Amino acid sequence: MAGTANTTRSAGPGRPKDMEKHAAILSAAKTLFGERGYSGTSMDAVARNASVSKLTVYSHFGDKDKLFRAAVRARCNELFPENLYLADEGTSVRNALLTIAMHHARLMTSTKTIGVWRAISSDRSSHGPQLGRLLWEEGPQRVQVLLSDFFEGLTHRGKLAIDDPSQAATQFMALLKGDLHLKRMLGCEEGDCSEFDREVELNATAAVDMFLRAYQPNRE
Amino acid sequence: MAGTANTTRSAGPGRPKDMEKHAAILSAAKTLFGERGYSGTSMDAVARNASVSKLTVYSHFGDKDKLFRAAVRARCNELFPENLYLADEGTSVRNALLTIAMHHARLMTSTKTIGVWRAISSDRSSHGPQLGRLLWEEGPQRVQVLLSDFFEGLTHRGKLAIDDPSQAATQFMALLKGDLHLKRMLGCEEGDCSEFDREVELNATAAVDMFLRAYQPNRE
DNA sequence: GTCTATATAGCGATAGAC
DNA sequence: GTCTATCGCTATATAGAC
Repeated sequence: MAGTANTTRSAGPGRPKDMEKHAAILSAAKTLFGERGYSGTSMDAVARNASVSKLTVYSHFGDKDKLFRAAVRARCNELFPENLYLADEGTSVRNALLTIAMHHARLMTSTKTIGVWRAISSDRSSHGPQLGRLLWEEGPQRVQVLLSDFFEGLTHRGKLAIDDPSQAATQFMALLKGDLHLKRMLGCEEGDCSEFDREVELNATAAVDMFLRAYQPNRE
Repeated sequence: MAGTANTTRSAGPGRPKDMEKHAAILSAAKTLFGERGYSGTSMDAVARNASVSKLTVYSHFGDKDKLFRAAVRARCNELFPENLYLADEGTSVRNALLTIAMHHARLMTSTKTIGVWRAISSDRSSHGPQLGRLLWEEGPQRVQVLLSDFFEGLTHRGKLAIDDPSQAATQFMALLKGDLHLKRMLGCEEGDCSEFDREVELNATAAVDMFLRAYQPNRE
């Protein structure tokens, strides 16, 4: 596999052959940085994993820090595609919350997402706190705002009784994470075993139930 | 400071002089590993930060991995001292929960705790997943069990209405973390500014309120 | 037991050949 | 544009002096 370097040189003036290797390097960088962190990932390992030479990596991305940021940005654009379709008028509140919960629970505990958090939280001496803040604002912050607006709308329509929608959104996401997020961050659970997936779904259901018990309007 | 190496050789047969330097090395290791991770921390940096030579570090701890594990274990024994005194009969449930909430919210978002999680979650190629599992079982797992028993007792006494105490304990801890834990892990908030402490307390109060709205017995 | 000086290996980044 | 071979630097770990 990946042995015969079939370079399809098809009518390219300047550099029409980069894309394959560019994608291969980026894919290897996303995987390795997510698994081993910044300091734990060497440029040789990236090049070897992408089946290209090390200078090709430096040719496409000028620096290790540039490669790291490119890999992080690529993972973010890949992971947060705004797939959350809120405010479905036809279904019940509980079903709407369950849909969102399942989606985000799986997203937050996925190997790729955990890899991004792990890469950013590890040794921040290299790239500074700017990247962490950027990642926070691009990822959970946006989801939190969307959820907050969703809850505010439901409250105005009498479906929920929430005083502070922003705070409730944070609580909802925290309940979805539960202990599964930290367990994955620490590496207690390996791979994508079906047992863990089942645990994620059960936790998401319990989160919705508890959230509704606290914020459904038919009390007080 | 720490310039005059006052070696108090007082009636020691084998090695009565280690303790000071042992503690200094361990302290430096705890700080540096927590700040810069495993790969980001060099043995030279540890030795220099402890004001000892590098060979002294290797003499006390045989290996970098041994030093890392020793530092992690020391931090755990320092951070989880079983200071949570549950089941106070005299006070109200809300006050009891608030006491626990404040204590654990501050503990979970402290610089030292975050440093341990960060060190373990970063590049786990070196020390494998065993350390992460051990840390999980020694830390949050024990707290979760204690909280679960606490909630079960309150339910039997009619103070709370909880079907699954273990799940409720996980939810309570998740609410306490909120988004502050991840924000600290990513490095968005620096140092121990009072503004962040205020935010931690507000979040803990909100967590207790929401928890009580979901699990107080006077409904249904 | 502790320090200065050093061996060995790996990393990031580059020069020259094709 | 890409690869092989290499420089400069740093890191882990160790040998010998006090």
